[in-house]
Amino acid sequence: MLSHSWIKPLCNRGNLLFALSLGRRATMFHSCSALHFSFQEKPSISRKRKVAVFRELRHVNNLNDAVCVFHQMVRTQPIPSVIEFAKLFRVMINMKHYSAVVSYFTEMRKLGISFDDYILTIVINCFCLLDRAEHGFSVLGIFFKSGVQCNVVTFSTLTRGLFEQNKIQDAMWLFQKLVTEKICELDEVMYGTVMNGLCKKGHTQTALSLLRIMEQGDPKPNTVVYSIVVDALCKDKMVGAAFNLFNEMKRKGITPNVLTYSSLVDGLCKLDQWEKVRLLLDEMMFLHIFPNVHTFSMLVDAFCKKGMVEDAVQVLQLMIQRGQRPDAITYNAIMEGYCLRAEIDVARRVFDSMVASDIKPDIFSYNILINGYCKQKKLDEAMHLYCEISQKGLKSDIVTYCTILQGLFEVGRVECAESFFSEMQNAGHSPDIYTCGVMLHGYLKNGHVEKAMSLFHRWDKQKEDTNILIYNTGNGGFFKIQKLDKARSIFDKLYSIGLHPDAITYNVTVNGLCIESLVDEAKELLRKMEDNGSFPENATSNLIVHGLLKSNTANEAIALLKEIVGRGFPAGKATMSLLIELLLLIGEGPFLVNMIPEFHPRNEK
DNA sequence: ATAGGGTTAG
Repeated sequence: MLSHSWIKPLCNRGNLLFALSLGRRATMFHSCSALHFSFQEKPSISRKRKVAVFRELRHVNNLNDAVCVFHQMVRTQPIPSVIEFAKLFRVMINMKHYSAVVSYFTEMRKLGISFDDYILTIVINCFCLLDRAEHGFSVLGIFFKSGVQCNVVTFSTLTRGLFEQNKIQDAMWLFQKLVTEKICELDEVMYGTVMNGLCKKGHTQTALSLLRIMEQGDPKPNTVVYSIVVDALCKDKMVGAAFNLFNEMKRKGITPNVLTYSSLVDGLCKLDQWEKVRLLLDEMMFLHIFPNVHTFSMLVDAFCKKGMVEDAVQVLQLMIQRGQRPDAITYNAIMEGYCLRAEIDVARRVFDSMVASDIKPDIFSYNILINGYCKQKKLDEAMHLYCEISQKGLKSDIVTYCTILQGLFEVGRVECAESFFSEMQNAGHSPDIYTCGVMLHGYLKNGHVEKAMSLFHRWDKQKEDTNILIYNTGNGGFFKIQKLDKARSIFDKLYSIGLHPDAITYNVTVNGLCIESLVDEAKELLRKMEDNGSFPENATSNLIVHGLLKSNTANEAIALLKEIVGRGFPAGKATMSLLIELLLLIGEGPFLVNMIPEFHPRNEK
């Protein structure tokens, strides 16, 4: 029996419990009666008919066509098999008409058309794709009531939906139920779904524990399962651990594939370990596992982000030589690379060359270019591109709006930004954490402190979607209007809402306090920081030193600097030159000599 | 069931 003590037990899971209690009854039912499989009776259809329906499906291009086919099917006698309905639903899912699938399934049931586990799973998948995994449980109810046996795919679908809606505990609870109550045989896909969900929601270690559990039991982890964890470790920047697991799977004879290698390549690139990247690429090619468009795009992106666009272009040429066709994502990376170097015109030419080589720019392409123009304060160009989006049949997304909003605030066009903010909401995008951050900062930067603060309070009331950045910005605002108590209370509140102050929090607060000449309180904060295990950055120390200098306590400033440097904290150039200046000023030459080893480059940040 | 891209703070 597997041990799952790491899964937190749940309480108050109303509909889950309901469905699962039905589940127990249904399982018993199955074991004693096969009669309930009468639903499975397949109407006999001539080969000719089958072909006719299938052919029409190939020409279904919109919802209307699909609806016509559905009505045609239900009017046909004998009624086509459930497999034909499932095919139609698949087509509808590909067109993203998820709710239509749900309504037509309801229609089918009303008409008394039989259904099977396969089509019920399709319906569950539609609920999940609609972000309504909880409705998936009512479909489970249909299974149990009708006596159709669920299968493991049903449950992996449901589990995936729960993870995607961030209902991690529910997903784990369901998984645990499946394991302990043996509702169905779990396969690698089910384990893979759970592990992927855990990894994507930041629980890599839990996924790793599950991998270890799998190794003890059955089924054994396969390439996919290992690759999921390898990828997550890479994303967590634990590339060493990822390589250990990678070597372990190789030792056990589980062959890594191009995905496993690509994850590792990406992890190494992001940590600048280029020599290891080269070795790994050699290794995979030696094993005839060839880099594909994903692998190459990762390399292109990594070079671009480091400002090495020329190298990225070489990779691009290499991939074309090797017969891997770059796609929009590859070109977008190159465009971003040029934008980061403020070469927006070159980026624009890449965009045009993309169109010329028949690769359709997507919304990312537009967002990257728009951001490039905004950063150059070329708002007219940015707006022009924004208008082009809908002309090209694409849809602006929240990132598009957020980017332009920031651009407008940056050039001081506050009213434009406000009306654009409304435009965004009219287009059906509710502000997210990014837009909130941009609006807050934009208002503050342009002196609309009251507006910023009211926005902050409104956001602060809903606590689901928040982060430290919002509080840092809000904090800066409170200092700006000298609401020190508010600022202090924010600082104390952070932990209670599960946020941790970061370097910027301390800087904003220290800076605010020093401006108010509350240098002692700032120093106190520095101690608090240490207690919390965070080290002050150069900027933080500099702020306090400046604060002390402002309050004419040069000696105290020096004492503090001595302490900072003496304890091995990295003191940056600015701090050090300040210190040297001061020491010379008050004739502390000998101390300066002692300081020299500390002024070693290793202490630079 | 697994891999690549864009937006926020000092």
